[in-house]
Amino acid sequence: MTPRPTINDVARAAGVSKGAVSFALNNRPGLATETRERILAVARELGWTPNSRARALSVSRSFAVGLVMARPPETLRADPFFPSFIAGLESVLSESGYALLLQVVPEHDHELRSYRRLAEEGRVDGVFVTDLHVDDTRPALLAELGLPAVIIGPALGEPFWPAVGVDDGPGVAAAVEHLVGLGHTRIAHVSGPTAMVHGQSRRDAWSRAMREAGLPEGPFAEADFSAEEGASATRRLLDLPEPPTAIVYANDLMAMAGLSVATGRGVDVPGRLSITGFDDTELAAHVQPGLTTVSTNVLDWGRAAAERLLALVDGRDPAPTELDPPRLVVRGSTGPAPS
Amino acid sequence: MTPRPTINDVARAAGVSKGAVSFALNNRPGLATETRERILAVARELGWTPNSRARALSVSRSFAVGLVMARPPETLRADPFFPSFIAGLESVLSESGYALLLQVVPEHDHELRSYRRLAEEGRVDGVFVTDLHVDDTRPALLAELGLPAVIIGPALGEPFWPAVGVDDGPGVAAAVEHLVGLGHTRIAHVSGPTAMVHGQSRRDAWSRAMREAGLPEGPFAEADFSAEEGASATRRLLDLPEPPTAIVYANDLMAMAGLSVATGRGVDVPGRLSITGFDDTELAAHVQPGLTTVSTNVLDWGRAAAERLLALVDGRDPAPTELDPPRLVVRGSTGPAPS
DNA sequence: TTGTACGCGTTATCAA
DNA sequence: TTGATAACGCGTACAA
Repeated sequence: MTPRPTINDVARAAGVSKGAVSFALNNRPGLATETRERILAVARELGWTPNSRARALSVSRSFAVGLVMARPPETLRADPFFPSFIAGLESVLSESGYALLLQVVPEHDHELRSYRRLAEEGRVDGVFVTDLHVDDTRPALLAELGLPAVIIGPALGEPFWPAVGVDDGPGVAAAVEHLVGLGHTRIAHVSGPTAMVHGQSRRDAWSRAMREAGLPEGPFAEADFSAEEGASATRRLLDLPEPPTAIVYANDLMAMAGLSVATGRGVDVPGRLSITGFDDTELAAHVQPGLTTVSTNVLDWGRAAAERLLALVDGRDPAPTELDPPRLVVRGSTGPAPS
Repeated sequence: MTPRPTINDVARAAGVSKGAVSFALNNRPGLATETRERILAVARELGWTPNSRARALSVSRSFAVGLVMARPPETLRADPFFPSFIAGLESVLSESGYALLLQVVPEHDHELRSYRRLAEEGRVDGVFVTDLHVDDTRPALLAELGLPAVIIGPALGEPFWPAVGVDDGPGVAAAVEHLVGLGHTRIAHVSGPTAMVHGQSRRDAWSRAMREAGLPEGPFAEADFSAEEGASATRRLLDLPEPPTAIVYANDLMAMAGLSVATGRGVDVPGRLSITGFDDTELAAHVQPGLTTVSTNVLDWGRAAAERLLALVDGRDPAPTELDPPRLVVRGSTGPAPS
């Protein structure tokens, strides 16, 4: 609990000025090598570390970036995305001496206020924007606030706004093609909220893939990524006069709930119904039968997003980011169409 | 993108001194009501907001608290705890103008460095400590650093170190009692790592509950909370010459993986094997059969932890926190012992 | 290399 | 009682 030494203490102990110490610590030219080394030695000896508060004030930067998650806690709970994504962000941020500031707010309205406050108080140098809605007002707000931002997810609309994300499309398409290859023709889709970009984009990819396979679109049910709605959507689909022989779900959670609904009704999977998910959550490999799903490298995604934002904040050109395309992982939940 | 007005701008516009403005904004006595109101009106008109960097430097506080999660990304991914917990923390922190600073590190060693750095750079005013190990060195380090800290989880050993957590014991005990009531006598346990406090405490609770029911302890398998190890532990238990008729798992993820292993082998649940989990994850209600599990109010837990830490940071007496005890949720995965 | 102003809000001191 | 003045926190940047 001894007070940490300041740059002034180092200067006094080394018999030089504050300015000289600052130069030495930041490796800037204009100091005799000998002086520089003496200063560094003294600093080390005293155990000096920079005070981020003072630094932040003097350079008008906070060395922190923000992530606001606007979801009700219930849907946040089961989401496999954020923990991995945050781990990816962190791996880059901590290397660069940046901190990640997290906010969780229950709804969109709060989210706008959160961003505004983060910006006005100067708490962060930039932010990540997730769960983009179609017609989302955040990009406009952030532009107005002049806060650097990176959108997480497939960019819709504004092409010049920096977005980092893997395109869901090929993943969903691969699932559909896999099912078509197994002889399925009535392939349904259970989507996330189509008011959200990644809900809509997966739905679009399903439509397109069906069209390209020369098939009619097949039954569709909108849900909200939750197990609850995944289950009820599945019930609706199975109750149809002519039920689908395969269902492509927009995430694993809904797919696993759907799998249980089918099993519970005595509908054999994959004998009478094939099922695919999206995310490749840990449990997907361990349900019975194993869930065929789409795997994305969320950790890399986080890394790329962090690099992009730091580049933006520093006014650097970002290194071009190459993200692995989504990959279909085939397991036991898909099989030949029933004849 | 106009530069935000400073307190000096407000002072100039109101025709008073910087100090007077500060007094007005912080509602401190020593100003004529009329002057105060004039200053506040001007501040509002200019759209002044405090600059958190300057504030932090001048009061030697960062108005941020830290949470370091030391887990490999894979196990973080499926954890239902953190998202809810963080939502709970945030609900309190944001009210008080505190920010949550998040770090994710791959292992314990990094974690110590993280805490040291957060403290030395003055980035945070306090921290939460999670995933406590038995013989954890972090409490000592944090005490040495003089950084206020709240331990998340049942307090082991040091009784005076502030810890906030629901006691797992009664939840696990309730599960065992429920099974005993159904006539089970060979009740196994699949634990988390017993090197971790919440792995050990759930295991202890199981032992104790068996003893109190007058039963021998039953087979035990240590795992790591992951689906993978939950599945393999289950296989080991089912392969025993005299397999258990019920298994109490330390979390839902392992329980659901175990459920699938049993189903896959044609072992009827709950006909021949009863299964219980811990966490009441969203999917637990939607697997087939529904998982009997223990529910804890993680959101409240987060709230309580945040209140405790803020009290500690401010030197206030914390409001006594009353957390809901864990609650057993009975679903279809438990039934009468086979005769 | 040194000295010093600067960033911006807080707080102690002191004069009216 | 009211309010001005100045010192403070600490690292950075620029003129001398």
